Amino acid sequence: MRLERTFYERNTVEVAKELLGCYLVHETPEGKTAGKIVETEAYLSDDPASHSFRGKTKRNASMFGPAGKAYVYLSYGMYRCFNVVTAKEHVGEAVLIRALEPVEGLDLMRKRRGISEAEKLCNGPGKLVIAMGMGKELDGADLLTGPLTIRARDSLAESQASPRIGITKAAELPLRFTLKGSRFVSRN
DNA sequence: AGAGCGATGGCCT
DNA sequence: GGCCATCGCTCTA
Repeated sequence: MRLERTFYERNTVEVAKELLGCYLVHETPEGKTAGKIVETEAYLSDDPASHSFRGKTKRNASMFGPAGKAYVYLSYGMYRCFNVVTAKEHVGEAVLIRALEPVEGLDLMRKRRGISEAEKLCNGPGKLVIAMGMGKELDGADLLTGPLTIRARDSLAESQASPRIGITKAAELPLRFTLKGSRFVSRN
């Protein structure tokens, strides 16, 4: 089952925790890939580390749109990162998807990534975007109706909170969530 | 295992 | 001009 709008349209930290164990699925002409979400980070509207902190711009416009859409941005000039937009429209909050456990389409992921080891296919936000074949055209895409979607988890997942990675502002806040014990997270 | 660093482009001051 | 919500290579141990 696809997650519904009401799932995303809630408190962003809750959504970040509950996305653990859910499945990110992308259907492309090349084939289908899917992975279990094992690592997320919450970015809030009053959060100096969030792209939305200084208000709406051309780049971050999707963050202010309706919940359940994608926010895809260019990072360090060469990688893209994928976020799920949360909270009410006009509130700039989102959840960064940082790592997946590959579940389906492993060979297609290997081809796209140029490596074979399953643990390294999707263990970082830039990596999983490449493995899943996601491009900038997905910025603003609706996860309820498009080729990119998230399916509900089949069982409750035990999460663990820790500080977010690769940021300098508000770096101490425990807004990173990992699936406890997973070998597919970006780091421990 | 861990530190250092270059690639590369959009956005902000 | 400087700063990044990154990655993978290289060097040192």
